[in-house]
Amino acid sequence: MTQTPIDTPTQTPPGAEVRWLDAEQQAAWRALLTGTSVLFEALGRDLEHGTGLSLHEYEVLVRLSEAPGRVLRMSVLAEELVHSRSRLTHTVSRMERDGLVSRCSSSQDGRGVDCMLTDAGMARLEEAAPVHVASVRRRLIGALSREQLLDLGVAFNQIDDAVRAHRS
Amino acid sequence: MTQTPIDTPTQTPPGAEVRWLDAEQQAAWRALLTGTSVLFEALGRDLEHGTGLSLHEYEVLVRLSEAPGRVLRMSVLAEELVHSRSRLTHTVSRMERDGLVSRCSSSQDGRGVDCMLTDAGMARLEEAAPVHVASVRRRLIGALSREQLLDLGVAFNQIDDAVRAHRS
DNA sequence: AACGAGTAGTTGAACGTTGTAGTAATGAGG
DNA sequence: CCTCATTACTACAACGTTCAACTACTCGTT
Repeated sequence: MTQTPIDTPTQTPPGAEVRWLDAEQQAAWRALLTGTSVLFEALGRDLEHGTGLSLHEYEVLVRLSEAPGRVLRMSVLAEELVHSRSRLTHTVSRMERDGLVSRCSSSQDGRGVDCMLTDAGMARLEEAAPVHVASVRRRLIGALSREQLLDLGVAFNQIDDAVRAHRS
Repeated sequence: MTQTPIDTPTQTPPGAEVRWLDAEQQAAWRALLTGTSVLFEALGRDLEHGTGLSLHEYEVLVRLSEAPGRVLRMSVLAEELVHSRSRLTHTVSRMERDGLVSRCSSSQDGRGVDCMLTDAGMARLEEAAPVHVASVRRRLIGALSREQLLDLGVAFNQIDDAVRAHRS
């Protein structure tokens, strides 16, 4: 059923022949690709249906709730969430319109903007958290042994480090 | 720095107290969340810059190239890629406009539509594959031991199964 | 053979994201 | 103290995705 799609690799820059993935590597990579899609789709749907928040909005609330004074610079927030600045601006604008966060220009650095969690935002987070935690337990944690979960954490930290190192 | 954001969980439906995640589970889940964002962002950018294809478009090409006759029903393709039907329709419409695939209504079932990889699409895939494989090697495979990678594949297959089982 | 229920795919509008510019504030060098 | 480079964020437009109809076909009943 699965025939090799490509057996004559085209040339890459100078003389660098590409080593293809073997069957096991292929399968693992494919499982990661599909598994993450299925997982995040399910988590997003659970949260959306249960609380009206998207995963991204929820993450914004979480990060702010953990910050001292419940305040973070927009750029720091963008960095933590791995979002573009532009994307974060839009997301935060919507959340500000809904009263979950508020913005004011930073006192330290006139260029910066501070984003603060409002009481309403905190209340919304407290309401959403049990729904989300239950969802994560059911979809992710329940599917793995404790060791598998922790190994998975280690692996993704390594991946994260590798990717960031490769473009500094 | 990281204070507990929520210590008084609100009530969930009937008497079901939520068990919170312990610190290790939290850390693992957070690593997964951030790691996948960083990884897919990097893979997407590598591919986009190197070939002008998005990861999604690339996956469409791959699945078609592996199918017998390089043809798949739209619904099968949507299922494999974990995309909504509507999303796939839009994506395929753009790809058809660019000459990478073609569509014709299925001879078996008048409701169905077959999507076929064109020669141009196959050529485009052969051109993109080495770029993508190199990227996956660099970002993902190079960051892990072989065993870690295979374990990761196993874990995501379990997650996939669990999620799908929970909504059949 | 005609109905209704169900399935397959498309459409269009609303929404969210990305990329490209643009504005504003800081800070180093002349 | 003025410029130029840098950093921080926002605005706008192009693009992609989602959601809710809508069309078209199939299949099991009656």
